[in-house]
Amino acid sequence: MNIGQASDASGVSAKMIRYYEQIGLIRPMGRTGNNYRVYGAEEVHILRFIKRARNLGFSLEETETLLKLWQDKGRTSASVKEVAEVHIVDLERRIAEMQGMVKTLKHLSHCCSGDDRPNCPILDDLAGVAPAPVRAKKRA
Amino acid sequence: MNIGQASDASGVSAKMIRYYEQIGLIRPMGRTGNNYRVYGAEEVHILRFIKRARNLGFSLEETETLLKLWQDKGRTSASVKEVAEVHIVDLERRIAEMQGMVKTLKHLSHCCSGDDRPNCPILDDLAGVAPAPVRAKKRA
DNA sequence: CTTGACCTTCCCATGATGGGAAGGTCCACC
DNA sequence: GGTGGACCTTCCCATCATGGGAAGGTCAAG
Repeated sequence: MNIGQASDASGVSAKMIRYYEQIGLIRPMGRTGNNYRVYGAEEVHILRFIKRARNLGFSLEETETLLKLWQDKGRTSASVKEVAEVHIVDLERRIAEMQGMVKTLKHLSHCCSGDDRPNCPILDDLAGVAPAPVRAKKRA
Repeated sequence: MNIGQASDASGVSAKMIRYYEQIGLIRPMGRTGNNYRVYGAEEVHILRFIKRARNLGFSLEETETLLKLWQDKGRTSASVKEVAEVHIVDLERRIAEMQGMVKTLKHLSHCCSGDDRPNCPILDDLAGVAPAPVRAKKRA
C-alpha cells in the first residue's frame, strides 16, 4: 500500500503521515525500490488511532503518550485514565473561557441597536467606557 | 512614554506592540532622537482596545476591523454588531465541538477502572474496538 | 566610568496543517 | 514505443499570535 491508499484508509492526509514520521510519532516506513513508502494494515490501524485521538482534541504529544500506552501491554489503565482526565480538565477550562466570552458578547450585542446610528455599546465596552455591568441576564 | 511604560499601562507586551506596528494594526510611532518609540495616552487607549478585543477572542483581523469602526465616526452600529455576531457563532461552534469531545471522554473515562490492570476502554475506543454503546458509529 | 535597566533589530520556535514547486515513477492506453 | 496523467519524493513557505533570546545602542544613577 502506498501513502495515498494509507491516507484514504486512515483519514490522515499524506502530508500529515510524512510529518508524523518526521517528528517520530510513527516509525519510518519501509521503502520500495522506487523510494515509495509502504504501508500495511498495522500502520493504517496506528494512523486511525492517531486520527481518533486528534478528533478527541488530544495534542500530538498526548497522542504519542497514548500510542505508547496502547502498545505497552504492561500499562495500567490508571495511567491512560490520567491522560484523559488531564485533557478533560483542559478542555473544560477552555470551554469555560469561551463561554465567558460568549456571555459578555451576547450581552453587548443585545444592548446594541444594530441600526444605522453610530452609537454602539460594543465599541464603548472595548474602548473601556464600560457602562454595562456584566450581570446575568434575567432571561438566562 | 517609552514602550515599556506603554506595555505596563495597556497590558500588551512590548513584543506585541512592535508586532502590531509591523503588521499595520497600529501606526508606526514617532521616535525620539535615540530611536526609541514614543507613546501617549491615545496610543495606550488603542492598545487597551486591542487587548480587550483579544480577551474576547477576536482575531487580530477582526480586531483591526473593530478598531477601524471605532475610529470611524460614521460607522453604523449594525456593522459592529455583525462582527460580534459572527464571532459569537464561531465561538459557539467551537464550544459545541469541545463539549462533544468532553462528553465522549467522560464516558470513556467513566468506563475505565483506572487501576493496575492493563485493560482500558479508552484505548479500546481509540483503537477502534468501539464497544462503547453511547454513540458508537460502526463506520466500515 | 561602570552597572544595570532600558531600548533597538533580527532570527528562531511554537502546533498542526496546507500549498505548491521541482523532479522521479508507474501504469494504462494507443 | 511513446505519452499523459496520477502517483510519489523532498524542500520551502505560510498560517496565527506569541515568546525567547542574541547582539548592540542608550540612558540614568551611583
